[in-house]
Amino acid sequence: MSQIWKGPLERIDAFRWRIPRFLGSMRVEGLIFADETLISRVRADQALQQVVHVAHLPGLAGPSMAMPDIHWGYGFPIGGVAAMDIREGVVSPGGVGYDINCGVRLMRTDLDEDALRSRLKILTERLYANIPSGVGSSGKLKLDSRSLKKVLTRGSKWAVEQGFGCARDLERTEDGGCMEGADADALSSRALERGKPQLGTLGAGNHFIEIQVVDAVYDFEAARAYGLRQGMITLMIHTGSRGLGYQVCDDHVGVMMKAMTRYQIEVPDRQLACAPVESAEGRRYLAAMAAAANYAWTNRQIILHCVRESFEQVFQDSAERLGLDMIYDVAHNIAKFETHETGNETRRVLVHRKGATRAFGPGRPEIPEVYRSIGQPVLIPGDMGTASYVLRGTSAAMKETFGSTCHGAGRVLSRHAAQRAAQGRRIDEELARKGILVLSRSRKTLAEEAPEAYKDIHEVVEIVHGAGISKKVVRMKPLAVIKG
DNA sequence: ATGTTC
Repeated sequence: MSQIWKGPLERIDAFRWRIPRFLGSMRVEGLIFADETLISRVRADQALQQVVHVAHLPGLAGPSMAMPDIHWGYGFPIGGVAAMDIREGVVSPGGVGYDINCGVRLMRTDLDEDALRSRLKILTERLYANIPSGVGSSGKLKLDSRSLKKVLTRGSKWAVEQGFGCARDLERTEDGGCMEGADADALSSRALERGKPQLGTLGAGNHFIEIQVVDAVYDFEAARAYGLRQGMITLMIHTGSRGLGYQVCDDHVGVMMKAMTRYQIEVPDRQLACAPVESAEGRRYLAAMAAAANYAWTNRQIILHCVRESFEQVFQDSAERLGLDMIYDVAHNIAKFETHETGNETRRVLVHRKGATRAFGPGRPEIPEVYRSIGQPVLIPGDMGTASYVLRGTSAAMKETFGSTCHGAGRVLSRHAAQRAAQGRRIDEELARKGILVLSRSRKTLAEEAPEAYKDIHEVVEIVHGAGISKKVVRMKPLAVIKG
């Protein structure tokens, strides 16, 4: 199955590699962010072939890019960035992924490790009890069609109107937790039905809630601006749009596979199914994608509300007094219309980020005002046994990657290979010996998510930091993890 | 990632 990349791959510098247009059918070149150590891992994956596939799409406004956490995905690689010209380019559901607006939310607290230690176990158990997780999990909310449509068009604003959070949470969410252009009518009845019972649920796979402590500060000015300091307890939520987003992707991949013939688009892999950005099919997918994105932001907002309730129950104090405040929330599976400078012209492009995080540099109006002079907070979760990072967006990223960086550690073992490697082992006990408490609904999920299934997050972050497409601010180490 | 193969 696994194919080692045998095509051309040229080293540009310590952190950059180029796949030139060695095939006449490639419209642009490939640009991969990696160092000597990481590129050998990347070569052993089909992901570089996928970078070349993406380079065949019409209307690319820049190279087919891959971040250091790149690995094989559906059609497009995970860790891939593709910016499309709006008039000549295409939109592809595979360039966003099945979990539309999978993303990460980071919270701060006023607690330090000492204040938490004696209650860590009971707090983790409380979070586990209060927040449904696992495959097919359903939540306490069972939305009717009317409420669901409001969620899809208003996103996190709906959650705040319902009392699940405050205006400050919205300010600190990418796009304010509400993407424009969402249309609930662009969703199939099946997608809508799958969405009704799942709001406020974590899901499975790599989704998690993690209690962490800041164990390193690299940029004191940025850390202060973000409200982070050494020794602070933080909490991270990683989840997406659940069955609704999956269904939206599946439905529209089907539609576009048929439409491609009509638009005379030829692609080297059927999984790159796409349609012109301004076509009926393209617009309809983007309207459905925005709705699913809004569902995902609402999902993370509701989970945050449940987190606050859990802290209140355990500490017998208000979430406000415990300092449970949003740092930021990022989407890392999404396509967005953005304005970028390419060469010496200003262009409107549709940036596909699939397992890639927006990393806008200082001054961009999309960044919350409190962070604008520093750059956007970039949230990078690692595997559950190692660490996570906060970085900041840079102007270098604006010039080179359409304001994008990596999204996590990235797999080195397939889910199946990870399960094989974990045969007969207790991953939770192995993590407990490292001082990390893990609660999970499923032994299988734990095996798939074992630390060895992922690249070293430190290495991945050093590459994006070294390349300058985002800069390290703080590092957090895990204390307790809830998995699906 | 996913009512993990309508």
